[in-house]
Amino acid sequence: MLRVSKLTDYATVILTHIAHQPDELHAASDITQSTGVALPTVSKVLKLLSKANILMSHRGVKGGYQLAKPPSETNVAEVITAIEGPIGITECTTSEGICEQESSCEIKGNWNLINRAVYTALEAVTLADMAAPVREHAVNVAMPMTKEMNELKVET
Amino acid sequence: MLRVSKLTDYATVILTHIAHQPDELHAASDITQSTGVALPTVSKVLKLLSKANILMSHRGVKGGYQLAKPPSETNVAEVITAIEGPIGITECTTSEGICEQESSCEIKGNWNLINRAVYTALEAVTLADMAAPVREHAVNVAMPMTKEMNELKVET
DNA sequence: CTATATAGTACTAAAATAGTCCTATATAAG
DNA sequence: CTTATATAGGACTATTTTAGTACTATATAG
Repeated sequence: MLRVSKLTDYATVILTHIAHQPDELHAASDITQSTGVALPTVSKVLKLLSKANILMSHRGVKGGYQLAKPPSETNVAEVITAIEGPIGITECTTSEGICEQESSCEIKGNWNLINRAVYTALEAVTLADMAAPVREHAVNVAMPMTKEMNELKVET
Repeated sequence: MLRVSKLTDYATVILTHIAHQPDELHAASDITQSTGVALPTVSKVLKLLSKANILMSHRGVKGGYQLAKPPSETNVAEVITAIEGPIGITECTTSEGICEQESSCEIKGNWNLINRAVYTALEAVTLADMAAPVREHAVNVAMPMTKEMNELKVET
């Protein structure tokens, strides 16, 4: 497993759709039609994204949603966080004090490193990459990853 | 979120414990005492790991479990897979035909790349790394990651 | 033969996720 | 100023997944 929730998956589909016309306003009903995701679900996702400042909303007649920032400035890690809350591979990564063994845990530090590596991979992919065909962003994934990982080496 | 299950977390704790004495047999009851994880849970985890050939089991009096391979030859991705099944960030990564939009999905390829990047990060960390203090394996995470990511670039 | 330990399987309980619905509020247009 | 339309926010329900338990079968050291 190690899976992103369905809502997050929808979120990326919806955001990718919006990213194709970043300057237009997209109403929830329009997005339902273009993406095939049920309206109440679309609506829920849009609200969450808007709350996280990934989308801007406009109320009233002819209202709708648009990107709050250029596609290249929103990454997948942000989207996941907006829908699911803080990314943490293990429980103790996001919330301390839950695990009884925490104080004596020998491997916590190692999980933190793994978590960081995963986060970096997700952070490296932006909406612009998602909207573009596959081959484009393989490079983008590779480059920042390498740099980040080397910082990790120094850090510890 | 994007979280590994508690059972997987227990699995790493248990495996790390066993990895410290790779040549001894460890009974489920011993492991309960050393790790603080409840016996039925320990038992369940051990069975799953043994089924996945990460552990070897010996039945009967003085039976127990030991590592099937040297600590450096079992990685975190294998452990996750043993407990939770195939790693896939999105549903369509592990099982095809579930998503109705699959044929027209524009971003499937991008999710596959992200998934691969995450998998590589997990694959790079072995039990030997988990058993060692933190600073050791930061290097191990960094190195194979870089190489793998560059292969991705070529591949697409 | 017997005590002990794993193997396998089925079941129950709890928690997280997904999805729905309803009411309030903002705004463009007549 | 009124109305139709669209988002905001929250509460609620159903479903699915995960965690944990229990029981029976099988292997083995002494």
